[in-house]
Amino acid sequence: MKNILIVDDDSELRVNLSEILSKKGYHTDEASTGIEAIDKATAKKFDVMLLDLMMPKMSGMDALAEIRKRSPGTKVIMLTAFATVDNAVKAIKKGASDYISKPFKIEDLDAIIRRALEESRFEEGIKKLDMDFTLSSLTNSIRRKVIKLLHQNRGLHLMEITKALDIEDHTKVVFHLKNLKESGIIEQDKEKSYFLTKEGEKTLECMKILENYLSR
Amino acid sequence: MKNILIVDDDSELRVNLSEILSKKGYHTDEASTGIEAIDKATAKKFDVMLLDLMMPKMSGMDALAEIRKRSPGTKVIMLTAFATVDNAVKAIKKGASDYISKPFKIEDLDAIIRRALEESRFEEGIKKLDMDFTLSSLTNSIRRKVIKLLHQNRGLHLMEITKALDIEDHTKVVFHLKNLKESGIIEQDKEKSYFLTKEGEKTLECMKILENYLSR
DNA sequence: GTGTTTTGTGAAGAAAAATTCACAGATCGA
DNA sequence: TCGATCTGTGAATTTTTCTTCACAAAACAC
Repeated sequence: MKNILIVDDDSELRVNLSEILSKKGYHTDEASTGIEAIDKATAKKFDVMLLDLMMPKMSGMDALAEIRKRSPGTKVIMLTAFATVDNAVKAIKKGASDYISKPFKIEDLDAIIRRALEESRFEEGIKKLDMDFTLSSLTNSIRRKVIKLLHQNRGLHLMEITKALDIEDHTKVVFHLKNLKESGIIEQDKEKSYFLTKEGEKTLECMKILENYLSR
Repeated sequence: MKNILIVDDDSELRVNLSEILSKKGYHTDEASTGIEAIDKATAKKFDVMLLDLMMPKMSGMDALAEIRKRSPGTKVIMLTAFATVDNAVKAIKKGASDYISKPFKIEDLDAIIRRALEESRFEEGIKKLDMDFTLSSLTNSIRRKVIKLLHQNRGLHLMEITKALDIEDHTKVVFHLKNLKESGIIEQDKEKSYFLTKEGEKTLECMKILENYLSR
């Protein structure tokens, strides 16, 4: 069950929200100040925190900064009675997941919570298998070159690839082609010429993104 | 001199803005559509892009996504005639640096541009990463987990990491930590606790990009 | 101090990845 | 048909990567 911490100085709102979210299947806790929120979040792992922007003593914005530092895994959704673009921009840049103005429809809030949970699920890294496969294709520089080559000229024969890469032993190329074939990155037509699959194009795209990112 | 690309379908605004910013000491270019912006940004490196949200054909939001992918170094500031909290949240989450509504005072825009440049100056300090190095760090799933872990909680000790990853033999973890240290992805302070370097954060960013891409 | 936990080293071995080589069927051009 | 080239297999070997283990200094707990 997912843990949600509700942080607001308005106790009525806290209790109401708590009840509604419990019915929706979440486990909820409450805090009435920024300090209390920080303490509770430090002591226990929350998946999501609903954080009021306007609170006496410590503002929600300051609390947000501290919480992002101490509990980076917790997704923070900001609540506010007076939504402004400026504050929204600031909050998101400080690491909030979303920003919703009070009063809100409970369905809207629920949708936002779901989205935040989706993000954290994503960050946990469920897509490990694909990742391993793709990365192990990309780690080898010969394979990277093959992928690029086949993207540039679709449908090359073994010896054409071998010569293009300036490799003496063609069986070395065969080894990597086999590897790429097994990963579903390339295929062969009946004329024995190799070409990228859809997956292959996607892998190439990954490579480009990485190169782009790394070359800065 | 810093390069700024002004993207808006309103040519009057482009010309005005271009003139004002030139006087302020920036070098400016113009684009009237999202497609043109993407092309220009791909061809030449811009430090900052001013991107209108509402444009015919490709929306600024879609252009933003594409530009973040292709030119991750360029800071994007969104302009819009109708500022809404929702759009601001969306834009910032997609990687925009800021969000300003038209009409704006030129001093405000200048302040925002300066802030964006400040951000990129900070990011410039990061060393370029080598593809082979980065990929070989990422291929191993233990190392990937360590990177994620150290991103979430900055400054962990050996045994904390070992327990968090649920590994019996701590020397196995030592092996991978050493590897990461040699690649410049993590460092250790005098209290022996490990944390990500700037390059490490960047590597994590790569990982996220890949995951993001692969999970679609 | 004395035992315990933490943080590591370095060597040995296992496992995985990559290379090299001997060989062979298929195909192509004459 | 005959030699040459292309395409590939499978086994042996090397190289790289990862794991395991024995051991030890340093910090910490009592």
